[in-house]
Amino acid sequence: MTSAATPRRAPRQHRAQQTVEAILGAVLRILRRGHPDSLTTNHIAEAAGVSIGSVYQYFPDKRAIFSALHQRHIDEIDRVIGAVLIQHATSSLEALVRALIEAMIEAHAHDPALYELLSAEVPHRAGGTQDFALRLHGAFRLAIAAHLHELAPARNLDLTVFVLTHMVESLCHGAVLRRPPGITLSAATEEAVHAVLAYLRS
Amino acid sequence: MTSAATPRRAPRQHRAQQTVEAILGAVLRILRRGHPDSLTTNHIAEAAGVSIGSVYQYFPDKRAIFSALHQRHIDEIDRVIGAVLIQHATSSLEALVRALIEAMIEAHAHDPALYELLSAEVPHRAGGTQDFALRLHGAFRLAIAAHLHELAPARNLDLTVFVLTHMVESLCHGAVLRRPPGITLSAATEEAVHAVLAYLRS
Amino acid sequence: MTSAATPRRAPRQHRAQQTVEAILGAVLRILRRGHPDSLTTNHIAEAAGVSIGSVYQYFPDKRAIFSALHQRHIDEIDRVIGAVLIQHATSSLEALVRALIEAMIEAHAHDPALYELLSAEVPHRAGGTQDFALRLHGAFRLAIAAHLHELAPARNLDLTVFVLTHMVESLCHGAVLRRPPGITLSAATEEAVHAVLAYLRS
Amino acid sequence: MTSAATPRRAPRQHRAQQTVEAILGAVLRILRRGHPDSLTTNHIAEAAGVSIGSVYQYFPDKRAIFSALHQRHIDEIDRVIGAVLIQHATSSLEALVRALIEAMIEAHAHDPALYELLSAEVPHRAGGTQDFALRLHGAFRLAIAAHLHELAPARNLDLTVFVLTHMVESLCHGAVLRRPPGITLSAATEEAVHAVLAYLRS
DNA sequence: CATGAATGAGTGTTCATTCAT
DNA sequence: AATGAATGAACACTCATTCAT
Repeated sequence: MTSAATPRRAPRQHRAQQTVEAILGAVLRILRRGHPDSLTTNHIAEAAGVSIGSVYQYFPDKRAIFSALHQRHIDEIDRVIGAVLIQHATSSLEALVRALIEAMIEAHAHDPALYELLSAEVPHRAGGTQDFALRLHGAFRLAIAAHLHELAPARNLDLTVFVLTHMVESLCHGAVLRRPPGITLSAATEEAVHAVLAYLRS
Repeated sequence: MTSAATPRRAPRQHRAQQTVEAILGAVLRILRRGHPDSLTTNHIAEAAGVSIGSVYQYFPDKRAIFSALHQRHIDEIDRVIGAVLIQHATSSLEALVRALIEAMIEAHAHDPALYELLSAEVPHRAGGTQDFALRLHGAFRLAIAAHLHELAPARNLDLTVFVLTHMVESLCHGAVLRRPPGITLSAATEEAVHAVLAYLRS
Repeated sequence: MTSAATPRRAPRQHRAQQTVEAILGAVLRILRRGHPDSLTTNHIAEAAGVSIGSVYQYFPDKRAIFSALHQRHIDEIDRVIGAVLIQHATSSLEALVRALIEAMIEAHAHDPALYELLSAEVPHRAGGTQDFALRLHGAFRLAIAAHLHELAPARNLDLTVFVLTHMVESLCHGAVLRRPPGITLSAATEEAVHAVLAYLRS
Repeated sequence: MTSAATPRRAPRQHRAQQTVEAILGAVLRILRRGHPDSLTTNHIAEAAGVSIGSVYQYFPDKRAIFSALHQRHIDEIDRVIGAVLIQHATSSLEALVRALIEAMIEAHAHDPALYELLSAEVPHRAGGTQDFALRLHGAFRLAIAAHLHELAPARNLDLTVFVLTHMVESLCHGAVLRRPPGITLSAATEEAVHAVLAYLRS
């Protein structure tokens, strides 16, 4: 079922790993150039300097390529959030929230349009990759658990994480991709921190 | 200019208007059935009980069909928000925010998946339809202007509207489309209202 | 069989005649503008300021429109040649040949590209219109019959007319349409006269 | 520049060359059968025993197929004329002219209707293939240069070649394609030679 | 393992033609 | 007679995928 998301053959040798990298790199390059219409398997292979046959050696079908990229993105976010949680284990709630949001924004600043295009190309039907917001759920739950005493009592934790997740994701994406002229990135960041804290403390 | 989004030929007669309706209705029906792969022009025509030629009599190409639906969606949101603003001209900030969020959620509950699929099908390149979030900007600016005295002073209005817009859009979409099991729609709604008010009053 | 070439309904009334004129005129206008790809029946109707239904009132199908134009062209050539023959009934062979060639060239100079495009659009399959060269046959036969005494004796008349026809047609078309830079129209005309006379007198 | 006329991808391997041959051969076969309406890309592929995808592997679009055939035709004529010129370097003018015309006629006798249909299908807009008559220009200029002393003095060479080109092309085509009943091919050939010589010697 | 020629189902779109109004 | 909305067979072309080499 989830075979569509896993490589047909584990790239054990170094050359094989290089090929997979070349393919994923080619997709990123094409997306960055803003030519999403040339995201055909044959063009990806060409841009990767690899034959179309080799692409199918490592990916069972086209979607698997995007799934792999999607998974990488999620893994990176996971890693980033994990690092922040560890680093701010004893910080104040405010410092933690600020660090989280800044980390998220930085993670998306690399390839601004990548995630948007990926989520269009990797529909929710894709079994292998979970929805991004859901993925954040666990991490955020952990994050606020350590600061429960700073939150209003009698909160529904699931509900809080639900709202939190959506706020962070939306505000970080918005800050990077849809920031109106006249608003600096740091101002947007600060306001996002402000909004999240206001909610948590309310 | 926006030719891709405007009908090739204005439907003047009643029969023509019926045909356009049938086509747009067919797209909605197919999306609701969850068969986005059968969104081919020929299948749309068939589902509309109309010949493929008639589709191209009113839409210059496939994307124009989705653009028209997108525009309708935006227009409806505009209308809904406008109605709320008028109806709550003298209400409290809380009543206004609650009404806005409830209206937005209800507007999206009709065709839950429609808007998500539309935004995938109608890329940002489409000149005719503006970004949804941007569209909300003006309405929200108006909405909070009437309650400035309830807000913390010395606020940057643009920044506030930026955050507000993303919060409302994200939370409403999330409440309708990504609500985890165990959270009711009304609970999510209430929490969204809560979060927005907490931010505005902070 | 030849129904394709004859109007479905004889245009008896004045308005009908006007409609037919408008249609044929529209085709010429489109061809002159060099947009042969927009020679669709619907576009022709639009350019003629007439509904597509009216086009089919007077022409059984698309080809019939071009056939009518072709026929007009042939009729004009016939008329022109006839006039020359009468006018030069007693002239010298040289004067006759020069007049013929000049008349042919002038007849084609009106709409240089028209005839070429017509012969592409009205394939030889079209039953209603005879091949152009064949049509000249009779006229030319008549023309040289009056000057047989100036020709070398024992000529095969059919053979002579065959060569003559092709020479005149080809040289006149070439003079108008394919004349290389550096050759004036009058020089080409004169040389064509020269070549034809050389052949006839040989 | 001439991309429309050049294969999308150079056929390097033997199998590829075979495919190209099969496609061009299929077009000839369909034309010979007199079914120009079945000259659809899909039918060509089928007649070539090749998939439609393979057609587009070697030709960027439909016109390119005809352009390739046109170019082949032109190349063959070039080759034939070149051979005649070499073979008759020291012959008399009459022998040269006769050889040229016979060669041209024989070259067109292979596929009588081919060239006519090609020139209809390959419009003059096609950048890759030059006008046929123009192509003959150089060859003919060379041909008569060697016999200038047999020609009347003070001739304009360009003018002569212009007339010559049109005479030869028109008479050869006419002899093959439009010869009236009652005139044999050899008679038409002889008369063409006669006419050309009469012109050149005049 | 890698290659890339070959596949062919399926797509968006056109346009000559019809016919209810 | 005139209209123009509707028709739908047919077309050129794409691209994910396979497999012989």
